[in-house]
Amino acid sequence: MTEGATQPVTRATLEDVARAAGVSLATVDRVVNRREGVRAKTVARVEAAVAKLGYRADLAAARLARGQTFRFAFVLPTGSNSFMTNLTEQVARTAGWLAGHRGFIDIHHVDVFDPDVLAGALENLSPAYQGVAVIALDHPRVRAAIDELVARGVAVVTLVSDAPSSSRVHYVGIDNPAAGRTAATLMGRFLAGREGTVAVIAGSLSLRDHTERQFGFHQILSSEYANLSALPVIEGRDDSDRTRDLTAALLARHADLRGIYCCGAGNRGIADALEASGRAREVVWITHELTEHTRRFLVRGTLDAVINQDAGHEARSAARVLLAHCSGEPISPDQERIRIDIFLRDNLP
Amino acid sequence: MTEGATQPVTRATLEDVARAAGVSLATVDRVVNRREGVRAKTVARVEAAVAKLGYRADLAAARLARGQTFRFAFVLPTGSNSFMTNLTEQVARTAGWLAGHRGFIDIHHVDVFDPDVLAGALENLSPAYQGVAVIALDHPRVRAAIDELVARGVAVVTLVSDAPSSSRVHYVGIDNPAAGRTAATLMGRFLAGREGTVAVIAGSLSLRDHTERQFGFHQILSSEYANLSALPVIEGRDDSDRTRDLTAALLARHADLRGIYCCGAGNRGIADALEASGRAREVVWITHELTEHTRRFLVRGTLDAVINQDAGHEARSAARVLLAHCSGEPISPDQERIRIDIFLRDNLP
DNA sequence: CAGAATTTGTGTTGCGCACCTCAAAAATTG
DNA sequence: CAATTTTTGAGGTGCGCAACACAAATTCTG
Repeated sequence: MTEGATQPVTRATLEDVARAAGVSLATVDRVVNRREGVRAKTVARVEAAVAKLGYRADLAAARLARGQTFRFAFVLPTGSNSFMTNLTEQVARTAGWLAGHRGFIDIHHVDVFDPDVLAGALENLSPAYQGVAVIALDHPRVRAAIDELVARGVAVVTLVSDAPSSSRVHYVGIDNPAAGRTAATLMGRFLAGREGTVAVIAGSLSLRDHTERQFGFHQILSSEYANLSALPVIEGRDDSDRTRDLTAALLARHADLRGIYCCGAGNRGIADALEASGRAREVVWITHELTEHTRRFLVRGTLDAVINQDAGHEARSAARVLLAHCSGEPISPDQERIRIDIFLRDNLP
Repeated sequence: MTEGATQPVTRATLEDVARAAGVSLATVDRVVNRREGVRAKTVARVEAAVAKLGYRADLAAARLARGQTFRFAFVLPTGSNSFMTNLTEQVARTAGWLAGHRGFIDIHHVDVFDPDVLAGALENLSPAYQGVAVIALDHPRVRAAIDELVARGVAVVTLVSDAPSSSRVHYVGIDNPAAGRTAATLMGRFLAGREGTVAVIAGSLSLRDHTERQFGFHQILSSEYANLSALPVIEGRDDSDRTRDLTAALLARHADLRGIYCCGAGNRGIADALEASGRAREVVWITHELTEHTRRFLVRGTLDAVINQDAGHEARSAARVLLAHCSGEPISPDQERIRIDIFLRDNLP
C-alpha cells in the first residue's frame, strides 16, 4: 500500500500566499511576522491561504534576510576533571557547528566553585553577548548575577548544575535527584537482599547537583532497601588522591561495606583503593560520568554501573536553546531533555 | 579569569577571503567548492586566507543559493504496536521540522514483515525521492531492492532493523546484540545468584533485530550466569493475547521461572499473565521499548527494566543523515549514534 | 462629505552564496 | 615568437525573505 501524503515538490513561497489570499506581499509579511496594522478580516484571509498552501517560512532565507548574528558565552570551570574537559571539547565542537549558523561561542574558563569569582565573571561579561550558558552555583550572589543578565535582556541557560530560583530561561542538564534514585535502585537490586553498609562519596556538598544526587540516593535506599544502611557522606573534593585515601579507610573500617556510590569525580582514587583491597568484585560500585577512566573500570569489572549525562548533547542543546530563544523560534522540549543514561559493560557506546 | 577566544562580531564572507587572498570572488568560489581549473599555488593562497579569517560558509545563504529541495520517503509498518505508532508520530514531527529546511517527507505504510510486499514497495517508489528510510528486513529480495535504489543514486538508510549486507549508506538504530547483552546483565545481576530458569519471548525470529537481541542475551546469560538456564525461545508474534497465553503456560509449567526477557512487543499480555499468577514481584521481567504501557508496568513494579531506543532521536537522525548525504555535508557520528537506553522506575523521562 | 486616520499596495534593497558567461591575463607549447 | 591552452577576473542573476519607504485605497470621524 504505497500511500502517503504526497506533497508539492516545490515549496510555497510568500508570493504564492499573497496571490492565493489576494493581497500583497507586504501584507502577508505583516501577518506572518505579526506586525501591526492589518484588519482582522485580512489576517484571517492570509492565514487561511497559509494553511491551504501549507506555507512554512524557509528558515535559511529568513535567517539570511534577518542578517543578525549571535554571540554566546559559555562559562566553564578551569582545568578540571575528565567530564569537564570533555564538556569543554564538546562546546568547542558545537561552536564549529554554530559558526555555520551565524552564531559565535566564546568559552570563558573560571573557577565556578567560588561563588564570588563566578558571580564576578558573569557581571563582567561583555554586553555583546545575547546569550550565556553557565555551570551555575545555587548561591545568592550567583543568582543575582544571573538575574541581572536576564534583566539586561540576555538569555541565560544553566548547564549541568542549576540555579532553579534564578530567572534563567532554561536548565540544560539531568534531573539529579532522579539520577541519585536510579543509582540507589541499581545498588539495591545488584545487592539483592544482602545486608551491610553503603558508602556515599560526593565531590563537594556546596554543588547543587551532588547534593541532589545523594538526596535522591538516600531517599530510595532508606525507603526500599532496609537491608542496607548508608554511611555518612564523605567529601572527596573531586580529588583522586584524597578520594583514594578516604576509600581505603572506609574499606578498612567497614568489613560489611557492600557498596560505594560516588556522585562526583575522583573515580581513579576509588578504583585504586578498591583494587588494592581485593574486594573489587564483591563491592558494588556505582558512579557518575562516562570517561576514559570509568569506561576502563567498567570493562574491567571493578565498576558496576555508570550514570551518565551526555556532554555532547548538553553542549548542543544549550546552543540550540540559546539560538532559538534569541531568534524567537520555539524549542522542542522532547529533543532538549537531557536523559539519565545508565551504562553497563554491555551498552557502552 | 574571563579569558576566551574572542572572535570577530561579524563573520568573514567570501568577499573578505577574496580580498585577503588577493584573488577574485570567482576564484575563491572555485576553490571552496572544489571546482576545476585553479593552479595549486592559488588554491593554497586561498586556503590560507580561509584559515586565517576563519571563514565558514554561511549555511543559510548556501542552501538558499543552491535552491535544491529534497524529497524523502519513510517506509514504516502498517498499523502496528505502540512503538511503531510512536515512531510514525515522531517521523511526522520531523517532517514538520524538515519542511523549514527545504526537505519533504512522505510516509508510506506497508507490511514490512512480508519481504515481497516490502521489496515491492521499495521497487515502486517514485523516482522523485532522493532519499529513503526503511525498516528493513534482512532478506534477499529486500536487499536487492535496496541495492537497486542505491544504484539509482538514492540515499537509503535502514531504520530500527538493519540489512547489513545491503549497500545502504547508514543504519539508524541501536546495536541489537549489545541490547540483548545488556538485558542479560541486568537479569543476571537482579537475580544475583538465584538458581532457576529464564524465558525468552521474541516477536518473530524472522526480524533481524529480535534475533540479534536474543543472541546477545543468550551469549551473556550462558557465559556469565551459570545459575540461570534459558528456556527455548518462544514466538509471541508481537500479539498480546497470544503472548499472554504463552506466558501463563510458562508460569504454570516452570515453578522455578525466575525471569522473563521479551525482545519484542506484546507486553500487555505478559503483564496480565504475570499479575494473574501472583508472581509478578518475584519474577524479573525485562523488555524493550518504553510505551505508555511499559511505563505503567514499570511504575507498578511488575516490570523491572526497559531497554529502549528513542524513536524521536531515530526519526530526526534518519532525516539528518539523509539530508547531509544528499547535500554532501558531513555527519557527526557522535550525534547520530542511537543509544541503548535503560529505564528503571527512577529515571523515566 | 471633507478631512483625518487606518489599512493595504507597490517598490526597493540587501543578506551571502552558487552558478553562469564572457573576456582578459598568464602560462605553456610548437 | 605566435598559437594554443590554462587560469583568472569581472560581472551578472537569483534564491526567499525581512525591512523599510511611500503612495494609494479604504474606512472612520465630526
